[in-house]
Amino acid sequence: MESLPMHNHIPPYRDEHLSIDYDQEIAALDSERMTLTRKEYDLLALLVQHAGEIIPREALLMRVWSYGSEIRTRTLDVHVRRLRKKLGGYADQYIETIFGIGYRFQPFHAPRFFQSTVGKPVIALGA
Amino acid sequence: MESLPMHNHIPPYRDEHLSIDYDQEIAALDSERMTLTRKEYDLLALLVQHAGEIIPREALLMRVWSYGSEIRTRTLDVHVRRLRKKLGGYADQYIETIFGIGYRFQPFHAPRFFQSTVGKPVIALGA
DNA sequence: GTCGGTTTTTACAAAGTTTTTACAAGTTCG
DNA sequence: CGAACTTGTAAAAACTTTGTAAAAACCGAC
Repeated sequence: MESLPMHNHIPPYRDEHLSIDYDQEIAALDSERMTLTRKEYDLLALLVQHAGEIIPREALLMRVWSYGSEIRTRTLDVHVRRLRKKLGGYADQYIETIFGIGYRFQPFHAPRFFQSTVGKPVIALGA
Repeated sequence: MESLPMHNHIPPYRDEHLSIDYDQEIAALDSERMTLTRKEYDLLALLVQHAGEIIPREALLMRVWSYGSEIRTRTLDVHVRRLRKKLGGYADQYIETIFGIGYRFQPFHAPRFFQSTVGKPVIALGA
């Protein structure tokens, strides 16, 4: 009867506190719906879809903002900050800063030994 | 599948305050019949028939006005406003604005989040 | 053609979102 | 330590979308 814009189905994410339904574009933290702006959602979705992987700043700027590598901006940092704020106390658990490279989302109970980037995947996110 | 629909009967909508009989094209608020113009009714009916789903502006303009995506108009906003006015105090409960995307009708006691059930909940973006 | 109601446009106002700015704080490595 | 560089942050600016009132345009019935 009706067809509203459909994306290809990506299985929802869920851990102890956070869940994301990519089809409906809903994120919920401890069963409360998060109200995210578009950019905030896009950023979170990209990070979570690559949970455990480091995503370089450049890749984030490219994918979420369609910025080329020549653009200098702090908007990514600002958005990460706002996302962290909305993730409340779990923020540091979830969104890691990889100094000099980018960010990484970690599922809630991800085993974390020490912060080393050695041997961890740094993904490229081809166009 | 189903039997071939000659007249497709759409089951009436009803919640604590609002009811709509699609066959007779009658809407009632707290048992009082609402006097809606054609466009107002079409808009309300479309929204209510997709209760819980976000309907993008474009889809509304396409379905109710037969406008293509190139047309720039504020008539949708004006109609939403008039609908809200006729929904009285329940307006904000019923018709949500999803910033940058469109509108969503929520049944009166709508569950707020997607949880276990496969319902038809929706986005959180905007607002 | 005129009337009464409906719909659309116009022209801003208001609200929401994103980006920039300017600097503080943190990290790396000599 | 300290210079060079990266990230964090608050606040302002810039930008975008939605809300609203009023006027204009439209339309069918008389």
